[in-house]
Amino acid sequence: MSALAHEKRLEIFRLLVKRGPDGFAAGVIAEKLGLPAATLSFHIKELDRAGLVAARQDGRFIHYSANFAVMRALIGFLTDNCCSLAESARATNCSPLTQPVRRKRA
Amino acid sequence: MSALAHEKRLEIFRLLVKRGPDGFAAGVIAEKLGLPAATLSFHIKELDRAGLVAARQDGRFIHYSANFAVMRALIGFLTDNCCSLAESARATNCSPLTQPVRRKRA
DNA sequence: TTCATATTTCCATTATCATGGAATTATGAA
DNA sequence: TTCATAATTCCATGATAATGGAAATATGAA
Repeated sequence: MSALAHEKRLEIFRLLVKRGPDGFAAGVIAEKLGLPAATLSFHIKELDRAGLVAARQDGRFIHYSANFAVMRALIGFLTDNCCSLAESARATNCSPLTQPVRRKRA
Repeated sequence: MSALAHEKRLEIFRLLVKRGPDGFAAGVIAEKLGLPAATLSFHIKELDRAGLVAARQDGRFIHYSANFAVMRALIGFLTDNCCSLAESARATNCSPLTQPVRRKRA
């Protein structure tokens, strides 16, 4: 949850989401965002610990890509906490995004 | 985005979501979560800055309640960043929670 | 091997956040 | 007013996170 709290990490993650499954090599991310290699490595490790990105070795390069499943789980968690738990909030302006969301649908 | 990163703040927010529109007085929240008044005040101010809670004065009490609109905006933001932006991710396991979500539906 | 490059780890420094007692402010009651 | 209480602000202290150069590690190329 806190992995996306840092602005740089959010930038990294958004970049990878836009990129799709191929991902970017660490150095490319660092260059695109103007980060020193060590700093990028630090942040991407945080994202990795949170399971938000996946690493794939490709020769000397390590490609990082966004993990959509974990992202959806996070969204589901927030959705649950916004709507499903709020018994007394049913009558308020807390309408679900679309349908009521069950926890961790397959 | 980072306001919910802190565990105590997430607890506070969840408590308020479950409570609904009436909210709880600051002291009640502090007591329920076992937090000193100053600490609670610090965290709830963060939530307030993020727009995640609303404050309503009631005599000497200040009632805090969850702001569902901002919560939904946050979920919408995450949903957009998971699915809508990812052109190349369409073919991956990134399926929207239900229907494609348009930004900030009324 | 040797070299070049990609990435990470190390680590000292800095910055930011969190904590909570005490003082302060704000409000209603007596 | 005066008092009691709710809540915030102040502030010193401690904890955690971020930064990035330099060194170490890893991998493929020559």
